[in-house]
Amino acid sequence: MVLSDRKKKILQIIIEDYIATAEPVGSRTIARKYDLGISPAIIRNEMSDLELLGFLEQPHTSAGRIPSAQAYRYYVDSMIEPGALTDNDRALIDGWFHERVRSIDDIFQSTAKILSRMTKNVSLVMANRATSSAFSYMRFLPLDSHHDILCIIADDGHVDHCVVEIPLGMEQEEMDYLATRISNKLHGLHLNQIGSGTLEDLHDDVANDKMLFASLLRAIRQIGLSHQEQKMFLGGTKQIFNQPEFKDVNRIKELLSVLEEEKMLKDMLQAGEDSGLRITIGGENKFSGIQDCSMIQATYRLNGQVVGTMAVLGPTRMEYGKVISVMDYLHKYLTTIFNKEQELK
Amino acid sequence: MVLSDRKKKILQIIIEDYIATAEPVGSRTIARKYDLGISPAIIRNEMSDLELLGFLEQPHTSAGRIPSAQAYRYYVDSMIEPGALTDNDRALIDGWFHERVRSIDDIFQSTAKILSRMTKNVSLVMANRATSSAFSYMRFLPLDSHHDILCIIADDGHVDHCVVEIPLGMEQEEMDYLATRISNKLHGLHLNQIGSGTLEDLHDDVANDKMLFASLLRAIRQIGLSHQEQKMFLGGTKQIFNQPEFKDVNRIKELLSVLEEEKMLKDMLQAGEDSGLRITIGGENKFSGIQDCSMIQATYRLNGQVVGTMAVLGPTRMEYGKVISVMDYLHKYLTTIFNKEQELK
DNA sequence: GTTAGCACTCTGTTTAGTAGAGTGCTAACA
DNA sequence: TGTTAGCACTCTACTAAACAGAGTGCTAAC
Repeated sequence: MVLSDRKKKILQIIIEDYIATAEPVGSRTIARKYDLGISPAIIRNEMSDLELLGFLEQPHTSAGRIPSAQAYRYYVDSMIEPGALTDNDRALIDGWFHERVRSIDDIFQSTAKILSRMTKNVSLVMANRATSSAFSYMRFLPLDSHHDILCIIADDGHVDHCVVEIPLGMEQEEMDYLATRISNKLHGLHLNQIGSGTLEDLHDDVANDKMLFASLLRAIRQIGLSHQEQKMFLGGTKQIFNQPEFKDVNRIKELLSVLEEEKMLKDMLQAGEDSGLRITIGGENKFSGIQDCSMIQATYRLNGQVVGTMAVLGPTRMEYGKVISVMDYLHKYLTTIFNKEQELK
Repeated sequence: MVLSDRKKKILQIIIEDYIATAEPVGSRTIARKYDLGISPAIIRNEMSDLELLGFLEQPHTSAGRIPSAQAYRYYVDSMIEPGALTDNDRALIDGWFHERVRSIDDIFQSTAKILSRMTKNVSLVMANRATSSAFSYMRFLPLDSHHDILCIIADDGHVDHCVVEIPLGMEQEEMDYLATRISNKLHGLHLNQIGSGTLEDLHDDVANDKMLFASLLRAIRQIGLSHQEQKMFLGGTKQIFNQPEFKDVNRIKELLSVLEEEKMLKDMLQAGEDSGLRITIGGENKFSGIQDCSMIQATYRLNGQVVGTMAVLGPTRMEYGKVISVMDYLHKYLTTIFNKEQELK
């Protein structure tokens, strides 16, 4: 669709004014606030055209106009310029990132926190563990006379552990030997590849004790499962209280219900993993409950593999430019961190 | 304070009706709903007396009356009977508890969830790790050519781990030897007893490598710290949306702000650890922001040591009886679990 | 001590009226 | 043909008045 420069300018003003104020924008307001050199009347005419073209909507006859989903789409596709972060913002992010980063999970958690704080919206960060870590080896650590701790070490430094019962009469040396044999079998397998099939093979090795075998099977499978599941980090669910769109308690309840459906969130984020940056506006979103929301999502990869996905979810009236530049900055940050992690090996 | 039986009865009806409906209770309503065999007029007189005595309050002249904080206090002190849970409730709790319990943290998390679901209020569960676990031993597990994973095993089966850098030229055997020596030094110490003082002693043993020493020191101290801190589990922050007291967004915001102050929550719960069951009503609470809320708190111990604390936080209009019986049931449940844990050793 | 009756008070809701903001249309102007 | 000024019209948000409903307190009678 081709719009005259003047229409484009007016549309942009309306969108940005509405994003900033959350109030419908009227022709006189535009003429007063922005020096376009044209009268309110002509702005009215242009606005009327833009409404016919589907870019604007009127809440009621005598309110100003608000951008339609189509307008936001046009805005992000052909008007927005990435725009760098201010030094202040960048300093804030750097500060928050260095606050406390001990494990990989901490990194994701920090990312979620920063994302929500910077954008004043809900943030979602999904860590795709399955593809990022492989089984390295396992080890039994003695706990007490009847129990060992089974530690499973992944090649990315992730450690999982659980308590297992030692079969009666079994010596610690035998347990260690067992760990070595199982480790050899599973070494290098991605954790989500460890299914019941892989474990059946082990049966012969451990056949001398059915009970131990059963509990090991359960433990390894459970750990495998917990790695298959992507892990989800949420941030800023409190931020939305400040958005005028959510001044109604019921709307908040609705959104929070959606955010509790972890399964759905994962599907949602996974659906957008192909493209680097995905912006879903209003009704474009297939999932009910957030169809008057927009989502901006970015995927980060390492060697072509999807490592994780981050997203910002908020009202369609969202600071698209700001969100994108924050994500961009975080993206670079994370890529650096993950690359460094890998170089260390 | 001595009240006539009739006054007592009327007060109880008002409290329980208000708890159930959240609406001020009027004399006619009482006469209609409850068959007391007396007319509204006499109920009015009694209510007038009760107001003078400080048990009732009038939101305005022509509304009914609502219980004062003093009334709730009287109610929980001398009217309430513990009351057993319904079979249905008990079955629900049992079911939720068996859903997924893998680690100690899971138990606390489940407790929080159950508590909030059963009481429709916010629940807080504080796990007092410091007193419940002692250092057992540590071990280095190889990760890659430059890094080991330091595992610290506590006697209750808790495992902490972090990545440490291997000093240039140091062999794995030396690392193992080091682990043994440090383990011997720290064995049996409660994790919160491991301060910088304890670690200074180690210096001689590890003096041959300053860098490793520094990073070990940091790791152990950090793990010690994370154990010193009690861990807090929250449940049901979404439940409060259904309480009429929180139909105002600002009140929700206020409460959520309080719940974010983890430090304050810990102080709050710790303050009530002495008594077995503590009920704090309205203004009795010292902490601002929740002075129109009530809190019911129970502490569970093992061999005299405080293992944890659970609490329900909600509007003063709270189902005190129900909350207490749920807590009672959970208390027994947890005691059984913890005792079994200990027997195993 | 208990009850019925009644005037009084306060809230929440409905109704009417008004100011404010914005639009759409028309006619005039460059 | 594009632009502007003027004006009638529409819709909302706010305010004030009116009114029904619920509850109380008081008095007088049982």
